[in-house]
Amino acid sequence: MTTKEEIINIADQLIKDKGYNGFSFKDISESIGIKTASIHYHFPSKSDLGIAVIKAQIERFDQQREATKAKSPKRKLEAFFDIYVRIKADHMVCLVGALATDFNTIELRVQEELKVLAEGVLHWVTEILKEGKTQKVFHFSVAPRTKAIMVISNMLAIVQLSRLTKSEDFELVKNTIIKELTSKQI
Amino acid sequence: MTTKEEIINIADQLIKDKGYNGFSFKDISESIGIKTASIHYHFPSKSDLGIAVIKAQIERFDQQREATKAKSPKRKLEAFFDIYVRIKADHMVCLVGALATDFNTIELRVQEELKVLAEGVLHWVTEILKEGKTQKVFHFSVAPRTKAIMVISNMLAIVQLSRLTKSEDFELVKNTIIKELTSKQI
DNA sequence: GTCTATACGCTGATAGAC
DNA sequence: GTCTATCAGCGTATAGAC
Repeated sequence: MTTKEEIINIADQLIKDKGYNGFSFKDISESIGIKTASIHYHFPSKSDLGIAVIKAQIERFDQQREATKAKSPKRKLEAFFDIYVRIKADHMVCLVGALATDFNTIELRVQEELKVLAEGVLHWVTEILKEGKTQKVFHFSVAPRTKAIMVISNMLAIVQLSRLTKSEDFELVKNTIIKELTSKQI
Repeated sequence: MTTKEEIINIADQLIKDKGYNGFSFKDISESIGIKTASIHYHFPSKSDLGIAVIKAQIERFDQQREATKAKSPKRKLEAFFDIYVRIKADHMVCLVGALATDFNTIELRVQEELKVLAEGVLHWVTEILKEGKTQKVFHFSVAPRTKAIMVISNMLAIVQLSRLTKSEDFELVKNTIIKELTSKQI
């Protein structure tokens, strides 16, 4: 792994742990043993780093989507959920949620990249649900895009909310979504 | 309104707009025309102010709960949703969500107060859903507390997510929750 | 690429006058 | 209660040596 990639990875972890305005170059510096000035060689500004983190996340989503291409809708949805399972295991929140709360403090170009990420996730989940409905393994009466927003919302929020209630609430919500999606008859 | 209350109100708005680590005493200073040193007279530290903001929110929830005591479950749920409607109208996020993403950067005593707020909201919505189920106006198959978490999660997240997708997605989610809760038959 | 040195505004916070 | 003055530390960022 190059230093550049290492910086992106640590920044990604830090944002998900403490929020965009809660982490600093010093945190990265201490974490990977490099001076803060050196970070600026790879990323001129914090916004540049933020954009790189978001782009890396978009890439990871694309990889997951590609890797599960031939699998069943249920498996695809599980792949999406697994991303949140890993986040929850580290007591973190997802990148979209973390940056959405700090949205009004980030530069326009970071905001725009974040929107690209959000649209990408929404499109992916919408396609999964659409396919599942066609194959009659998922059952829901609203539009696929609407249902996708509901599912993403639940996952995005439960990693945040279960920091305050119980960790087990994460599994509870995850299982309830799957249950309602696969066993509902309207 | 006293200066103390004024500070709490502005801080509340700022947290919901820019996040806990995204606002400063200077922001408050400029907003209400008082020097930053004067804020420290009312609140020795930022944590003290944070706790006061959370406590004020708890009080507002209690007032809403009390004010809608005799109304129907549907009206009670609408009262809960209205809080989010007002937040969305200002392009903000809710206090719980904003502070949950910054959770690992706030002092223990602020974390504890935040947990009290979250438990309070969860208890309120759980009671509303329970009552609605007994009266057969709400229909759901999972435990009331679980359904409450799902509803709160959806609202908490959609104010965040709709900053990135479309503002209309807020209404979409709100209406879908009501629809699924009132028309579902399992 | 990474370092040292440095700039400089902002941050939360305190002391003491009014 | 609010002010002025002041603080030390942190924030991102730059210049230039190695």
